[in-house]
Amino acid sequence: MAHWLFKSEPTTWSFDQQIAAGKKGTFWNGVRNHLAKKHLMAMQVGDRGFFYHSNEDKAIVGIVEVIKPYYPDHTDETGKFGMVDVRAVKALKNKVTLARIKAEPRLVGMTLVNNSRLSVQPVSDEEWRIVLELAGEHG
DNA sequence: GCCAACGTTGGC
DNA sequence: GCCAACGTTGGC
Repeated sequence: MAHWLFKSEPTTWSFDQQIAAGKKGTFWNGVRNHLAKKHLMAMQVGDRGFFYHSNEDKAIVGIVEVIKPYYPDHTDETGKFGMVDVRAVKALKNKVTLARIKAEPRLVGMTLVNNSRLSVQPVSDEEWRIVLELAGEHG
């Protein structure tokens, strides 16, 4: 099963709002980047991803699960981009800040560190495990 | 608020 | 098809 990282500005869409959306989840729209689109298209129902707050928080705060695979984004007039549906799984015990990730030698290869502007990123199994460990989770 | 990184656009 | 100009994102 693949792992991902979803980036959101908490002022636009926060993990608290994601939790409030409940088990039904919500669509993850607004992606207008071809590489991010490629990642969205590769997602399968059941895949899990980190929920990252950019700008204000700069930290991974929770885990979400893909509950509906790629379908067209009705808010995109060009018709080129799509989205998936995700639901909140849980908040991390301890959020993992960007500073902490950058300070972790085993995570220097993370896309978050190297291409912070990409809004949907793949996360390797090892990176997933290490971040969970930093979050005080058992995985 | 600044600026680097990146993607997109448009003139040639 | 190249590349300069511009807009956006996001860390600092």
